[in-house]
Amino acid sequence: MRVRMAPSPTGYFHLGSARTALFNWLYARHTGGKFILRIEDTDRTRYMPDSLQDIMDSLHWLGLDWDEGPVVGGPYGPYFQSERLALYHEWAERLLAAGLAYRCYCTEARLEALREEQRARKEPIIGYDRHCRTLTAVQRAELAAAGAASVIRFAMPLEGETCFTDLLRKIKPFDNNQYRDPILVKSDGFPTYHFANVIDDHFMEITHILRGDEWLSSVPLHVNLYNALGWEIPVFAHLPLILDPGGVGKLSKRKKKGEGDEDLLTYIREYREAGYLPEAMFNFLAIMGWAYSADTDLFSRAQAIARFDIVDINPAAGALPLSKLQWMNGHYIRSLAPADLMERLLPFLAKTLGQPVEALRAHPALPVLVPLIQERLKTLDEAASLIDFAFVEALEYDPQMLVAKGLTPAQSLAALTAARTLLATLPFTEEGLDAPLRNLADQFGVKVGQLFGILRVAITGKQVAPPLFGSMIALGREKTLARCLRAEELLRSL
RNA sequence: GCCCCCAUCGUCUAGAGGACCAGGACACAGGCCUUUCAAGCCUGGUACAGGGGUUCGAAUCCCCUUGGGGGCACCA
Repeated sequence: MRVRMAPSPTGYFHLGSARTALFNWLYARHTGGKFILRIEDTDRTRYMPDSLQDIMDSLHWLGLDWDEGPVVGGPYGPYFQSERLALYHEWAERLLAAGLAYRCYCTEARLEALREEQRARKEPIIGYDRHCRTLTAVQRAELAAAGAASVIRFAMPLEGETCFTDLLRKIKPFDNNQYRDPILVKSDGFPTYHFANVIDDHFMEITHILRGDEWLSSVPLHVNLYNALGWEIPVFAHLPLILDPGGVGKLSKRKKKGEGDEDLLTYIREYREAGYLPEAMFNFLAIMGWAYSADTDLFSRAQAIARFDIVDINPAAGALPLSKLQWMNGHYIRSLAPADLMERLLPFLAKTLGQPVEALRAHPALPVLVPLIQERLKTLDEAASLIDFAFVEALEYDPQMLVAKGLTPAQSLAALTAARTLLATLPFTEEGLDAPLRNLADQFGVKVGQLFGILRVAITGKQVAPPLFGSMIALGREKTLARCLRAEELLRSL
């Protein structure tokens, strides 16, 4: 089995592309076949220099390694279409010679005007009128002699229908007259997708084409091309599109707002930057349109490889289940070894806290804090806001937060002072702090929650924070006492 | 507008004629636990789009309707 992922370097690697790549990769790994990466860089007007690197980085990040393609090479190269122009021209000439293709001299302006006219007249079929298909030899010679720019078009059959099969769907025959002669080679000499794709898939001996559903309606063109070229037709499987979270519209078509008020992330790099784990993304991508089993959503790469099969893919387009990704990412974060999590957190913390990675890695508070926030994280970028209190000199917070619910400022102050006095003598360990502080609350006639709440604000400046004792231990006795003192001042000023 | 694809809880899905008064997960609601927030555990509600067939029997097959999606470029 030979499958391929054929992105065009016109933008960053998209979530939907990643899912397509994943299914291709899974199929190759499941069958022991080859996964090929081919770069379809035939549109020099939309070319984006960064995007090749982004595509490769994203695939690497997801763990989708390719057996042939950029960097690794392979026996069917080159793997950039821009380096295969001679091959396309050779076959275009053959089609021309066989009368299966023809040169078209129509200008883009004429084509545009034609479509506009057709739309105005509400014609059912919009597209090229095959004006140049019937040019006489003399006319052609004149046009060529005048140096008129031309494209090469494929001469689609004028009647009849084209049948093909798809592994996931029941396809009705398509009427050939529904199609207008497509361009094979553009006037700049570059091939169009349809042409380059067919040629490359053939010469790279691709056996299965797994690609997005948006290609389904162009299959008849491809089939006719394969036939004209006399080549064997590969197996098709058109993957369901991922719709935006609301379930309306193709995800790639628009950048919409997500469930909350946040921007909907559409590129793999954005998910990486937002603190999603590659393990979680891999798993998440796989459950959109495919299921490991009837009662499991969580599975490893190896498990997915073992079970994956094209025919099990659900053909129905579906909305992007973002809340499931959140949950799944949290799950994978929780399953990490704390040291591993800390290492992954470092770049995120460095960025937000404005400190060098090395300094953070050596910081004694981090190994204490990381296990405490591990089960509280949905994404890695949330960590900083949970533990920043341990990395800043002074806390900023509303003094009113120091007044415990049900207590007066004076009562809160008294409790805090007593706690601070006690803290000065206690060993800074979980066991050392726990019982004495609870007893103190009892002695004072305040609820444990009230006392701990006051301390939490004094220590972290927040009402929601990691567990109190761990936070104090991470801070250290000296800073803990200083912050209590500062909080007492604030309470007195109320 | 024309052509094509698709259709199970709010969402992602399991289901390939009887094992389904439809299973799992997320989300949601309630409860437990609890120093906040989480996590964890328990409980709960909600779905076969509608209508016709075929069949002893249909979520599963066929048709129509409706709904959603995609395509109709010198973009891929």
